[in-house]
Amino acid sequence: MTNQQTIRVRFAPSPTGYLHVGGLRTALYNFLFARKHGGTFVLRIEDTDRSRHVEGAIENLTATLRWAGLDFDEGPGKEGAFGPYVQSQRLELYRQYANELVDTGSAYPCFCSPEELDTMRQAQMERNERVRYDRRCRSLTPEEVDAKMAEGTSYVIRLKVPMFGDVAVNDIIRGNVTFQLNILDDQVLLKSDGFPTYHLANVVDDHHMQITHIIRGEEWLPSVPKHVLIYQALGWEIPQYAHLPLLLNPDRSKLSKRQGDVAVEDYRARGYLPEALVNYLALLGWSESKDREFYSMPELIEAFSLERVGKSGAVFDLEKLNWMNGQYFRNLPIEQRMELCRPFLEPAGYDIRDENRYRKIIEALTPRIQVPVEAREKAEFFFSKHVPEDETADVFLYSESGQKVVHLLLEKLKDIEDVTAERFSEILADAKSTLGVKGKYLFMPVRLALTGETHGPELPLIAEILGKEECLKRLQEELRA
RNA sequence: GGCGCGUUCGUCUAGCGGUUAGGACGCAGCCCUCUCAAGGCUGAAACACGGGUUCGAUUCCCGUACGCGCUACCA
Repeated sequence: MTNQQTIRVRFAPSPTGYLHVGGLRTALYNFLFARKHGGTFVLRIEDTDRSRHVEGAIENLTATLRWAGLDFDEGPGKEGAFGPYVQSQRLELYRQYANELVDTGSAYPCFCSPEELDTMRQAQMERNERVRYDRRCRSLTPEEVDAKMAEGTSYVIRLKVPMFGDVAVNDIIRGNVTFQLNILDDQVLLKSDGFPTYHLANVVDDHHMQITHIIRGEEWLPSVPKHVLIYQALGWEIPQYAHLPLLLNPDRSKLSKRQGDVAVEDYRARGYLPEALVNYLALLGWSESKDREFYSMPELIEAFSLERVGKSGAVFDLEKLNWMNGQYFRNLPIEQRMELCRPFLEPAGYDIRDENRYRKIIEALTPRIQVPVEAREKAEFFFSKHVPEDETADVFLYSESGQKVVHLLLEKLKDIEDVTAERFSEILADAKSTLGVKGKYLFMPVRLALTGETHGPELPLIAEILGKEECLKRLQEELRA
């Protein structure tokens, strides 16, 4: 780890159409590691599965990474010395190495059809044997191979995995891990459609892009021996590995859709702050030894180290993310809070054209908003009133004392030209002394009449925002008999 | 099934042989308060189990259990 060469890391997602929060964390750790050590952060698109091609996925991915503040140094749209950075544009390179591996005896063509393989697996299962490729094509003679080729039989290229021995790597996070080779299948390296599999493309690119540290999810740990074998067969240096603990669903299975939102854009769409998401994600699996919760990106870069990444999976806790987002939200200047909530209020048909009034609404709502999307329902009563129907209304609003309060307020409000929070407080104080009603018997009828709700921001604030006319109208509506 | 990885409060974690096992989210209570939040304070809540090693194990070693991941011409 203390070598002189420049550190180069990469985030290598497959373009599925959206960025997974687990992916974002992997990208983040790569990014932090690169920035911390003055290295280079590469984005590489692993689109070797033609059947999974998603239109616009790359643009979406880069846009989301940019939103999160993870700018890559090299990648699609930002060509460096090692491009292209999209694997489907590097097919020739993989083919070349697949052939080299065949030529040097480290790999071999396999002509088994999917149907054939399926039959083989069925038979193995019936005999209760381990399901694996039986290597029937491994012992084909050159003549047999030539004959098949001449026939035009489609084929794949498989890695010739040694029958015995083992492979050991020293993972930065997990320490020494050893794998027995005899249980390994002869991996397909090049598919019959000429595309490489993940294993080949990944190794070839990591080498060609001079990646020094492979920081990726733990789900890749079992493929390490396959990759090491390819590095060795090609005579290449093996990079450092760091396998990150998985992000988990509340039931501790690997974080997935169906158990909540996993697409970063889902969070973005709800108004989550990238700083909060990044801060939260950074702490899922990594921590400085201190009791510290809040980190800006520069602070993360300063504090981050792979050695302090944990080993066990971390449950993605939405509650804590929400709390953290609320913390960030409240610390924002009012203008930013207004901008963040705007996209949720305008579509709801709320009239927030009066900037001054809108500002007051957001100020009043801020303490009870964790995520901007919540602003819509929290602000609703400012724009339309629910009829208070529950028993609370009967007790406080439609009771004799409640009606008296409403009456008095109506009278008092008529006399003033403008409702300010201050004026309204005075009026309430007046009502308290003239009627001898206090506490919730004073406030609740007003709150219910004004908002239709039993809870919300401070009443004087609400009254000021509603304005005189609206206050009068809403109070009037609640007058009975 | 095989292989691999993992295991401190419900959750995220600190701890790197001797601690009242600390912090955060959440939860409960109290304060504030018309209410709901926010904020402040307080509290309940954890070392998976069994063997070693050691004067002494949450910490080191070995098992067991449990969990998760991988086991495709997907990544």
